[in-house]
Amino acid sequence: MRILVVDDEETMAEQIRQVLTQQKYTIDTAVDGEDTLEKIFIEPYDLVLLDIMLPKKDGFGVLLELRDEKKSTPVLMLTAKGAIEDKIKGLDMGADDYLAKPFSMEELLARMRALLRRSNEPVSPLLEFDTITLHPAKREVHRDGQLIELTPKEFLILEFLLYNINRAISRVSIAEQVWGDEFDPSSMSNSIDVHIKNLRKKIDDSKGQIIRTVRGVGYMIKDDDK
Amino acid sequence: MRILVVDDEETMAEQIRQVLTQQKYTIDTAVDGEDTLEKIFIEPYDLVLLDIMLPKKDGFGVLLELRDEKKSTPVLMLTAKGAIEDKIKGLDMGADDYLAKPFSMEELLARMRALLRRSNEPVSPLLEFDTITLHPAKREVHRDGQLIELTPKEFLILEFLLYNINRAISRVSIAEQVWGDEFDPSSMSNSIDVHIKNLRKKIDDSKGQIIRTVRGVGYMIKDDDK
DNA sequence: GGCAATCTTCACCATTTCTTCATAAAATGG
DNA sequence: CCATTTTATGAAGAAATGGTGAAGATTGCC
Repeated sequence: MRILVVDDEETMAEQIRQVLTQQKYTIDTAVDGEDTLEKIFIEPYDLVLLDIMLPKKDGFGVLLELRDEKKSTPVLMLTAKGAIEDKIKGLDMGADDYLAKPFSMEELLARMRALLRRSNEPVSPLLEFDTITLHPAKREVHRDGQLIELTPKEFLILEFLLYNINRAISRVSIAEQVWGDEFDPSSMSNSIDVHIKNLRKKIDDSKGQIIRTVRGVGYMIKDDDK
Repeated sequence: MRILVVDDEETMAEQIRQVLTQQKYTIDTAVDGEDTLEKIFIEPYDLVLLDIMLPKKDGFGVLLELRDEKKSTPVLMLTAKGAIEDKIKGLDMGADDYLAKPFSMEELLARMRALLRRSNEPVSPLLEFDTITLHPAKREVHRDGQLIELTPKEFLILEFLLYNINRAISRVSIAEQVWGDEFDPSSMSNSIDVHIKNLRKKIDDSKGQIIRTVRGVGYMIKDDDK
């Protein structure tokens, strides 16, 4: 779990960092508002602990911009002010929870857990074609609701083809996508062809061919209706 | 929006009722724990405002039963106690937020809005699968109500897998989550595998395998019914 | 310091998965 | 219809992967 801790008071930031590290969270820190936004846009965090009083751009500013950009990263606001107005402002602006300083580390952890639990939506996209469905997150493929067991390479190839329905995909593309770094164009004889063969054996339903050959290029999954 | 207001102090309940009605919420009230549960099971609410101190069955009891029954209605706890322990207890048991009395109506409204905004996300007080339950706060795992002793690493791995039910989790993800900073991809031979082996020995019940291997990826806890 | 619990490493095995290769089959263009 | 190029296929050996027991390393604690 990646947590971004934003606080310009070094003592506080360091204290939080220690506790969270001990709890096995992965921590990044930011010291002002602009820094915070930059970091969030560069890579995703599972949670942001956001102090309100910050240099450059305060916590509310950060929050506003975040929500304007439709980022839904959970935000737990920290503030020393303690004024009710702050709480309201924070929550209405899209903070997910609020914690007044001073707080106990235990309480911080409890709230973090509550937030992380909540944000953990099992929304997994689904690739479909004909009677075939592929769940990337579950690493599962079904045909007519029936689970089909694929090997890792087969799965990756099918996933790639399904991402590119109606597009002819070259062997080189497949290789780059599936083999990544350890792809060496000089070696690798006809490995892809063999995987395709095996894939077809598993997923091609009796009626028609799902994976088609594009002579001189590679393969493709095509939707005839279009 | 249907709101259930649970408070045995009539003045408070009436005050809340007035404000919420004015805000165009639809209000129901309950005066004790049993009454509350009955009402929730009869028809769904979008939010429950739950006082902790109640006749018949207190707020915690209500909450526990609710979450046991897998009801995910958002709950905003109200409490006069104000002790930090209460806050933690409430949040870890599956309350979504809490508010210490006395509070201003404005603050109540703000928190309600925040909760309603993110509602319809299931909030589980504890992580469950099959006959296994894991309490993040208590650091306890039970199988069939029986306490199972896990080592720290085992606990963290299981917790992570339970947070990600129906998702294939890579070894790298597990390592990042469980080992955090001191995770070094180059070292760490097959430590994860060994922990998984030991975990399985402890939690896998005779019938079936709880932690499954996803070859080429990592591990996953899967719910077959979906 | 020594003990016990926990964690990590290592070696080995069983399997699965991947690649290679030789050959067959199919498509293409004249 | 033939020659050539491209793809399909079966089989076998190579490589990778995961499970496991046990030994050593590390940690925290008395």
